[in-house]
Amino acid sequence: MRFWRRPHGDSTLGSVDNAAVAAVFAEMGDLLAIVGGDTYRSRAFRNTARVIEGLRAPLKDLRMLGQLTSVPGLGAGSIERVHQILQTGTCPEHQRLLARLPRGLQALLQVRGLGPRHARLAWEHLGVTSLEHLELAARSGLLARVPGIGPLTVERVLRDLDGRKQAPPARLLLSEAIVLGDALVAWMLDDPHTIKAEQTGSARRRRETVGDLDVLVASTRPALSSTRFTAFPGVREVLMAGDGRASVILDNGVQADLRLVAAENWGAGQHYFTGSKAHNIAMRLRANAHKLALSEVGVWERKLRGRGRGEDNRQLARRLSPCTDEHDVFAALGLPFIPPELREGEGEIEAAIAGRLPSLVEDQDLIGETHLRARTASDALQLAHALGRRGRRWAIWVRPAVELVEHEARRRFRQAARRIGSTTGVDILCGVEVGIDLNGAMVATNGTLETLGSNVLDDICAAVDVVLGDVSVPPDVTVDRGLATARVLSAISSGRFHGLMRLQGRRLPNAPAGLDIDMRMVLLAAARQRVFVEVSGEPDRLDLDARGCRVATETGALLAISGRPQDNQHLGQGRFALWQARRGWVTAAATVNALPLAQLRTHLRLSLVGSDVDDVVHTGDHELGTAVDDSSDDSSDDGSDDSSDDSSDDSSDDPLFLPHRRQELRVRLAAFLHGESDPELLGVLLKRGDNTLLSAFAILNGLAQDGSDG
DNA sequence: GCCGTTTTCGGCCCGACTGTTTTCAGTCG
Ligand SMILES: Nc1nc2c(ncn2[C@H]2C[C@H](O)[C@@H](COP(=O)(O)OP(=O)(O)OP(=O)(O)O)O2)c(=O)[nH]1
Ligand SMILES: [Mg+2]
Ligand SMILES: [Mg+2]
Repeated sequence: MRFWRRPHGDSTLGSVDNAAVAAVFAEMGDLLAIVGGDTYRSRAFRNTARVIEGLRAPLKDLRMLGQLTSVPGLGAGSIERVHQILQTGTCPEHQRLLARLPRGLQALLQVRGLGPRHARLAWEHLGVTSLEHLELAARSGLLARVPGIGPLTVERVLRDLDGRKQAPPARLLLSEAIVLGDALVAWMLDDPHTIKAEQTGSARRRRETVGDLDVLVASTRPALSSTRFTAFPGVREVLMAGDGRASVILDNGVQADLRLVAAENWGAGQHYFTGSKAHNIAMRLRANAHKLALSEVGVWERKLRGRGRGEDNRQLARRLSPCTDEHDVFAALGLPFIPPELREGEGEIEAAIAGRLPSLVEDQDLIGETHLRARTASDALQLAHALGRRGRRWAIWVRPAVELVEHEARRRFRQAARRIGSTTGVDILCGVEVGIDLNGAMVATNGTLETLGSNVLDDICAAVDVVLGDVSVPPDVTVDRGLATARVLSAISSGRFHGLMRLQGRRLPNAPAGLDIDMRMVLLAAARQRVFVEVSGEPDRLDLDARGCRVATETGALLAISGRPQDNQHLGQGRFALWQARRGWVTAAATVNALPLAQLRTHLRLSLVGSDVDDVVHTGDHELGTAVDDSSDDSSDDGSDDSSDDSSDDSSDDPLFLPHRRQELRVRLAAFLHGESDPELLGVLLKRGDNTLLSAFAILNGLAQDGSDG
């Protein structure tokens, strides 16, 4: 389609993203575990990998802004290595380990039941360096003769290797995991010894994808419950089964774990099995700091500082609380209840200690549904009835622009909305979904290759209450971070959109990252322009994701928690959007859905404020074009002529633009774009026009072509 | 390697199951 043509050439500058840096730390952690020695050092590296994966900004940005030192879990050593890895993709420690051990050894750890010790033994005795080698060694009988590895271990290894040939390990959608978990829970409840049963693990934390099914059962007869579990009709293989826990593989290749607790330890069991692992460890550390010990059987007094292997807390001390209710776990540690969605080990315990836990948005806060996707008026009517029963008082019915080309179609749309509102008591606002081209301008999304004229678009926008911009681009169009950010900033400041959807354009479970974009910058701009951003409940999208939601809460951007039901069958998916928002620390006040209709209407007017639209769009396009062209041009320039383009700007003679202050300017622009106040810089930017964010962005992109990363 | 309203040194989560171990190490959730 014409409007997907890129305004500039491809820039394929390879860059080291957070995931790549985290992967190096994870590899170092794994290799250190195989080498043996200090296990804490290995664990520290793995923890650093986890911390980096959870960051909400690129390491590059954090480095430039000097914020790496304030990341908990990153010490001086890791920061040094982050610098090195960002520049070269590796670091001396990494190289030392690779010189000592073959790289393929890390892959052996993927095999279930085979850990660092066995990997090392297989390598030392048999020279095994890959999964293929491992399989040969196992089948030939050599592996079973390695001291410390026996025939049963080998059999298990082969079963796992066979299993991953049939179905490579994959994560489930949350929606799928809940369906499967419900079946398992029902199976366990249909047993006389089951007192309680519940799905826990990442599904209870509402992670967007789920690795396995974790079921907690309180039982009067644990051994019998364990047998019941392994007799579930979908079980292909029993990995282990005791009277405390059991693990199986189901026919679809998914693992299911059972944990059994006494009824009086239900709350402690819930807390343990809900995780996350990082949250559990952090909670247990806090317990220890208070001379307590926390586990899935309650909270205990702790007499000794350290604890030898095999020593049991219960023999060492007195139990304070069995934690029958999950609240007891937190109460025993002097903490308020932390909702499962927040338990990722990403600052929730610190927030709880400080009394700064957010009061998360709840279903009952949502008095409006921000995206109804009915294709017919009768579907919309049914939906409105159902939404009314769920306590919604208004809804936005969104239709694609192509369906509203004719004046008559728009009239019928509005008429149907009014009629549905008066019959159901749920007020219906009319919305249109439009596309956004690579310059950030509005276009019609149209599957039939016709582009709508701008006058038609204007007519459509004028006829509806809400204009929703679809940020996503076709899969075959590549958009780099700079362009992705620029076009969305431009769209936001155009004043033509009330809201944006599919900001990341991601698909679960295989493309969870979606488009690379400067989320903080975009959401800050959205907050200022009062453009809302949708969190979609479509189970394979959940776009904006939880991480983005948390950035939204930090920047003050308003979110629309959108179920996007097409008909009553899809009504339930709204909860997925709500859950992701909750995972992003979102409060009711940060959602469109909590606004009474009158306030919503006021808000909608505000997003178009300053809507001398032409003016804004023109400025935006101009700045953007410069920025984009600069950043994509051959960046091997020696820099001798790079500033000539900017010399016509009024502000370029400001002292800030002197060559020796380049790095300072870069840092200050980046900080400004991420929400820090800088009155002097603001003054300079204002000389260039009203849209200071776009100006700052354009200048920063111009500086970026110097090639250095700072 | 990271960290600090009891520590700047000396800790670092804790328990269940399995196999090869003759008393417990390895692996996992
Ligand atoms: N204390 C402690 N708890 C753990 C550890 N590993 C796992 N758990 C707890 C917390 C986890 O959420 C829970 C279930 O383990 P899983 O391996 O299934 O992880 P989880 O469900 O969180 O993620 P997943 O989607 O399955 O990858 O068990 C651990 O090393 N220590
Ligand atoms: Mg799990
Ligand atoms: Mg599990």
